[in-house]
Amino acid sequence: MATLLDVSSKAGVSIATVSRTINKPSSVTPMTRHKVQAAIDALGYRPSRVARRLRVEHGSTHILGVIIPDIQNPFFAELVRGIEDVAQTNGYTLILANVDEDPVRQSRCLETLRTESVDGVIFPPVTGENASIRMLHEAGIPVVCVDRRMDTLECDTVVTDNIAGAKKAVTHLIQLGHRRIGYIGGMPIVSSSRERRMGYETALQEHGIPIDPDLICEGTRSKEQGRTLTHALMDISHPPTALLAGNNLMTLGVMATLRERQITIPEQVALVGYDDLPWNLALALNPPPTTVRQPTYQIGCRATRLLLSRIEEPQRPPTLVVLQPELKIRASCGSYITQ
Amino acid sequence: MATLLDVSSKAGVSIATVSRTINKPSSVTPMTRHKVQAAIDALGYRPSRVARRLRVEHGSTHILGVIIPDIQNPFFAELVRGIEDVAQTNGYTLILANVDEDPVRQSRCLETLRTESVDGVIFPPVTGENASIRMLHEAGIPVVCVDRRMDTLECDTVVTDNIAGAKKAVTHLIQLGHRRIGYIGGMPIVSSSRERRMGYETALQEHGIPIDPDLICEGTRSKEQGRTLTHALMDISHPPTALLAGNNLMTLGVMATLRERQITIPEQVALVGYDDLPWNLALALNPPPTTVRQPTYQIGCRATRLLLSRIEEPQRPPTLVVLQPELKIRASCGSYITQ
DNA sequence: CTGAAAGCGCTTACAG
DNA sequence: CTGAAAGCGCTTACAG
Repeated sequence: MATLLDVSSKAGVSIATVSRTINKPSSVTPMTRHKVQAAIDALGYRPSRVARRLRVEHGSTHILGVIIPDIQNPFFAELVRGIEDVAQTNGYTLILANVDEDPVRQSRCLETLRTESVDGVIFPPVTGENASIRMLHEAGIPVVCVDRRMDTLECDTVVTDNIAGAKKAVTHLIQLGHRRIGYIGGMPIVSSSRERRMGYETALQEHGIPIDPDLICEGTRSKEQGRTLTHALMDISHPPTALLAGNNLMTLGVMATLRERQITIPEQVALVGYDDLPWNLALALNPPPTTVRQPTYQIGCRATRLLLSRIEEPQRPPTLVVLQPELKIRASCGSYITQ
Repeated sequence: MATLLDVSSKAGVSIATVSRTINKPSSVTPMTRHKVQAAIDALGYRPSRVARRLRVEHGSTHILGVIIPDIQNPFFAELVRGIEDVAQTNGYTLILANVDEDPVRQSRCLETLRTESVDGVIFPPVTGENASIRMLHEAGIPVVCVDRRMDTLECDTVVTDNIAGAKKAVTHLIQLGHRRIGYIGGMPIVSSSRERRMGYETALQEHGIPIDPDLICEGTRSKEQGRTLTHALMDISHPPTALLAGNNLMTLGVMATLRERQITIPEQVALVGYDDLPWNLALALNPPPTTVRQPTYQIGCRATRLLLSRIEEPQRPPTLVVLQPELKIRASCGSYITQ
């Protein structure tokens, strides 16, 4: 690899001049600029980002860190795509790590990001309190929370309105005549799950339907849990006629279980799933499920722009961005009857 | 952020001793070790990876670069998961970039990886020749090709046996009695597409079925192309009774188009799709498609291990790993008749 | 076993 | 406009 010294000796100038030619061409004679540029081209020289970033105390690394549970979850894949597109456009590079909701792995990865001196970190927080996050904060590395909020640390956050999303879903079911609506969702320690349940309950209350604890099931977000909880819910003495599944994985578990039990959707049980599937894949499912679609790609974009703006202006007060989800009505609830 | 100097002054030793305590504890008195460790703990000190990597000519950055077309494609998501899992286990961090098959973006990203001095790069090559790749090679940065091969540069490569995969699919269709089998695949500039077409043709030949150019359609890998080519194929005077779709996106396009045209699967047209869907999502489709499943996660794992071993031993001759795909028989071809 | 010093490849005041 | 020099935070021969 050619180095600054190689270029400078080839061009017959000092390394400082080469550096200036690259970083502030206007500060250099056209003549010099030309000589240096020729040497750079001849050698295929590119400044080492590694060396460059060591230089200044607050030298930018132009690297952003992203920590997610699992890139194989289409929700996070879409999120990451949004993040990376904005990052790449702005000359930033992405470090990605999967941590499977494991606090130990998460801490380890956040620690790595700190020692990498990344310019910022984007991630969906698991718990309310987190030592590693605090550490990043103290190291002056800005953090943007996506999808979920922290309840302690004040930082930029981009979420969708989960309460509104779940409310829309449940209201839709109520308007179709359902009164016994089950909720199968993720753990309440995650803010998004907590809020979706809240939206579920609010919708019921607003329509004067009592909340029946028997109809509320929560578990770790997985297809398997979706199955288990569906079985549990359909086995009670007075089972629900409609279900809200709290996320994409659980929705698939619910659908698979209902199919196994030969319970037809929407005739015997109506279903709304939280989170849409990519590629319009929902349209190919049997039946195409009505879902609450989050603007996931946009969450990624907004979060990244927020992060970049904070890198520019570290003292700006924390911003909360709340995007609106959309109810995609398909075939899993039967036909839609307007109120 | 605490620095080596902070620790050394707090512990009352030189920075060299602190460095040794961290990197080679046995070279230091237990007494010293203890003092230094106490200072490290008190300050929450972690060595800067940025500074560390600048030190040695061939200093490891412990970063791997991964460049893919699109993380939203479940195939690449699974691949990346395999890569990241092995990387993380071995203390490596991942830089990820999406380039959408765009040679310009790809070159730009590879260039960035070079200036980041990553320890190695994993990616599915698009074209046969690539200047940026050569550059990485010359910069001593090892490259592992996944999913597709380069025809010029000799480097470690992990692929699946695409010829065998397509052969299995087409043989399956032939055994079910089909003679007019259409092929809808990706561009032949991509080695995997080329090989799948080759497998398709080989299977026909081995069964004495003439190859009909009218039944072969190729286009850029997308759902939209899948649609267009399906229409084209079903509009010819003597349309196929079975189809092989060359990848997951095109398979979805084919299914959607057949559904639109009210052509039933498998009764009117049998279908095998290349690439499986994650989460057993295929089982939820209508109908569940028979697919050629690649061990995608394993491709990622093997590629990463290959890369790590090459970092250890740069002179080792290039290795080609060929994994075997598997035909997952589901409902889109009708019942399976053994020969 | 420990410390002083050089050096990794850059950038940026500071002189001239 | 240009160059000499300091310094970013480490690691590692080289002495002692």
